[in-house]
Parts: sequence; structure tokens; C-alpha cells
Amino acid sequence: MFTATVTSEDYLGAIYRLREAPETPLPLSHLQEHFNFTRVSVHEMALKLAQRRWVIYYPYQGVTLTAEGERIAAALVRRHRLWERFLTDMLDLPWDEAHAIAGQLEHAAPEAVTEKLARLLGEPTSCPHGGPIPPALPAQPGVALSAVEPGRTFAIVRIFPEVPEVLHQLAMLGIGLHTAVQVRQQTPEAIGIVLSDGREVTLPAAVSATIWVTPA
Amino acid sequence: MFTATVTSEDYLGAIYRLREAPETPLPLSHLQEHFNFTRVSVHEMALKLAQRRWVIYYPYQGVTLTAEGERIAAALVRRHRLWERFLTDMLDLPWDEAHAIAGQLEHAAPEAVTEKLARLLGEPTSCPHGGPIPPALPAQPGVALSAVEPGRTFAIVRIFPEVPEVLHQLAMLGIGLHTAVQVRQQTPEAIGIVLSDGREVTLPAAVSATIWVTPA
DNA sequence: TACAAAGATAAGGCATACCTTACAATTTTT
DNA sequence: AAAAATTGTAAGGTATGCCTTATCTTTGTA
Repeated sequence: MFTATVTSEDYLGAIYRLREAPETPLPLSHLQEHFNFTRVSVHEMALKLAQRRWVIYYPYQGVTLTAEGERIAAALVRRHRLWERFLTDMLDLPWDEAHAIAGQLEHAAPEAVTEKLARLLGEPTSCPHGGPIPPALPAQPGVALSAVEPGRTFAIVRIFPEVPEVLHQLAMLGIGLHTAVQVRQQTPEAIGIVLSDGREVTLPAAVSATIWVTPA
Repeated sequence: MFTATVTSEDYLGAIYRLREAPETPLPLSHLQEHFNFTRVSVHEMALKLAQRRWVIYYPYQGVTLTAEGERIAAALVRRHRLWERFLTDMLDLPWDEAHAIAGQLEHAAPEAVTEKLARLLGEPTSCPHGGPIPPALPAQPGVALSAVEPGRTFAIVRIFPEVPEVLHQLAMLGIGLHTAVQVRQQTPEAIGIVLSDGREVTLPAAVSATIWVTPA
């Protein structure tokens, strides 16, 4: 598991805000325009984010967030909008300034502090510009299978989000809750795992990102 | 003029806190221990800070803050301690956590925001650990001569701090308030300037750091 | 004064995250 | 289908700020 750098978080947050719908890939050109970076830089970063399993990169189409990327992005946006409220409501800063400064504070304060802030502010549900504040996510009961290092053995504790085809596919393979899996190898597109009965299975990255595990 | 990076600010803040007295050079070994960096890294950074005129580096002795370095450091410590108060008083965080998080927030929020925070908190004068909160400095009426780029012409608006020998030396040279000066060249030890009457004068860095100017 | 400890400096490396230039592949438009 | 526009990729560069290894200089003390 990796920890998102400030830059990575900014990218994930931007993808979260700029996308039309969670499933629609966000073209890299939008990110380029948003950050005012070059095409090449954005592309480089997209590859890195994909490598870390925070996004799925569809060449010539764009990027979508994985479950893990979604989690990071939603938490970031929540922190951002809560700080905005603090800045406007308690420090009387104007909208625009609040936005810029919240962009810094969102990285500086850990989740726990921001939750205390939320309580202080009265658990607001929208930011000063009307943007919804994502709810505090219950901690995931594990990490995404797509995010673990090869080698160790894990137990499946959840499938999320619950995509019908994925659930069906997993059922066909005899993979479910409590199944023990060991990661063999990872590529940007797929993951190779070994089940407890010795079978070797290859799953698409999109599937492995919905499988949540804990160390066995 | 340069803007201090987060890292530079951290160094200046550490020098401010760790030194015994403003005039006593702080040995680099203290910084090394504080940050847990290698001797070489700290030395590198000391040279950089000296190059930016935020510190004066006395080899084999240590570093002292210049007037400009002092300003940056005091402002940083003020921000740090105000955020600490916010975290303990309004968010009910324990001491130690507050300290660590304030270390992040102090870089994230601009001066203006922190001043509004000070008002919200009731202008406290000490941090949760009893450390004094430096007062908000009145904005210097200019920039240190040691900090300007060579080429342009400036007018002297203040000599600060007022070191008797320096004042005397400047008087002998006919340099005082409103004198127009143009920077010719800078080295880490000295600065070469041209006066309005055409005279070329070389001043030690320690002197040029006490001469405050505005663009003419 | 000689020697050990502390400090300075030179040279080369690494990771992050940006950049430019140049060329190749794909998609969209005409 | 061909041309134009968009997107991908390769190669090399920059700055920051940390690292190791190795050598040299200064300081302080026996």
C-alpha cells in the first residue's frame, strides 16, 4: 500500500470534481486544462496513478477512479469543503479566498482533525459555494486487493462496489467472502492470484479493485 | 526577492527556537539532531539559506538569522502557536498531536488568515505548552537590501536593527534615509552598490541586511 | 605541539514532479 | 478514404531536497 502524495491527492480530487459521472472516463485534456500543466506531464501522472491502482487509465479516453481512488478523492473533497466552511463561517473570509486556502489546509490536517472540525461547524452538508460535502466514509474493513503487494496471503472481507457482473463472475470462480487469496503478480491491466485450493486465476484490474481484503 | 519554501521556513523556524540568543550562532549540529538529517544535508541547506540572505553562516560556529530571516521565523512561530491554540482550545486535541498538526497548518495558511484566527481565539499570547506567541510584526516598510536583485535602483527607507557601529559606518559613507542605491553585485559575504553620486561602495552582508529599501 | 573530534566540502545518487522537443498512433472530421 | 486534430510515447532536462562515501580543514584538548 502506498500513501498518496499531495500531488496525487490533488489529481484524484480533480478527477472526482471534473468528471461527469463516476463511470465516465475523464479525458486527460480536462486535467491538463485544470492544472495548466503540459499534456506530457498529465499523461505521466496518469500512468503513475494507474500504477498505484487509484485510477484506471483508458488510452484515448481518460481515467476513472478505482474504489480506492474514490475513497481518497471523496475524503479530500470532504476535507476541502469543511475547511471552506470554517474559513467563511468562522474567519469571515470571502468565498474565493476560502477556496484557495482550503486547497492547502485539506492536505495539512489529517482526517481525525477534520472530523472534529465538522462537529464544531455543526456537520454541514454543503460548502459555501453549494457543493455537497461528501459524508465521512466508514473505514473500509480492509484494503483493495489491487493495492496489496504480491507475496502475502489475504482473506476477502468485502466486495465493493457491488457490480452484478463482477459478483457473478466471482461466484463462478468460487471466490467469495473469507476466501483466502495470494497475489502472484500484478500488471496495470490484471492481477494473478492463487486460491487456497491451488487454482491460479487472473482477474482484470477493475475487478481486483472491488475485492477488499485483510492480511490472513 | 525569494519566497521561502516550506523546507526553508522549517529551518528558519528551528533556528529561531533552538538558538540560545539572537546573536549566538546556532551550531549546525543542533539542526542536524533536530531534523535527523545528515551533516552534509544540513550544511547544504545552511549554504542555501545564507545565499538567500536569511541567515549568516559562520563556518565552524553556526548560523544566525538576518533581519529578514528573523521576520520569516517569527511569523512562522506565531502561526504555529496560534494554530496549536486552535487545535487544543476549539478542537479539543491533545498537546502533542496539536504540535505535530500545527507544523503542517503553519505552512498552509497565509498570514492574513492566521491573524483572523488570532482574533477568533482572543489574541492569545502563549501556546498550549506555554511558549510565547510572537506578536504580529508590523509589515516592514520595504525589503532588505541584501535581498534585492542586482540592477534596479532603490531608496533606503529604514535601518533596522539599529546597530551603533553600523549606523556610524553608514554615516561616514554618507548613506542614510532616502539615499538612492543601485545593487551592482552580490557575494555571500558582501554587496557592491552604487550611490546616486556615482561612488561605488562595498558593504558586508551583515550590514546590507539591516538596510531596508523600496523600489525608487 | 600533536592528535582526535568536529565540521566543511567534493562528487555522485535518488525520488518527485514539472518542463521541452520530437515523433508515432489513434480518433475525428471533412 | 484522406487530412486534421487529438492523444500517446520516447528522450532528455530542471529544481528541490534528501542521501552516501570520501577527503580535507579547523578546533580543542591531552
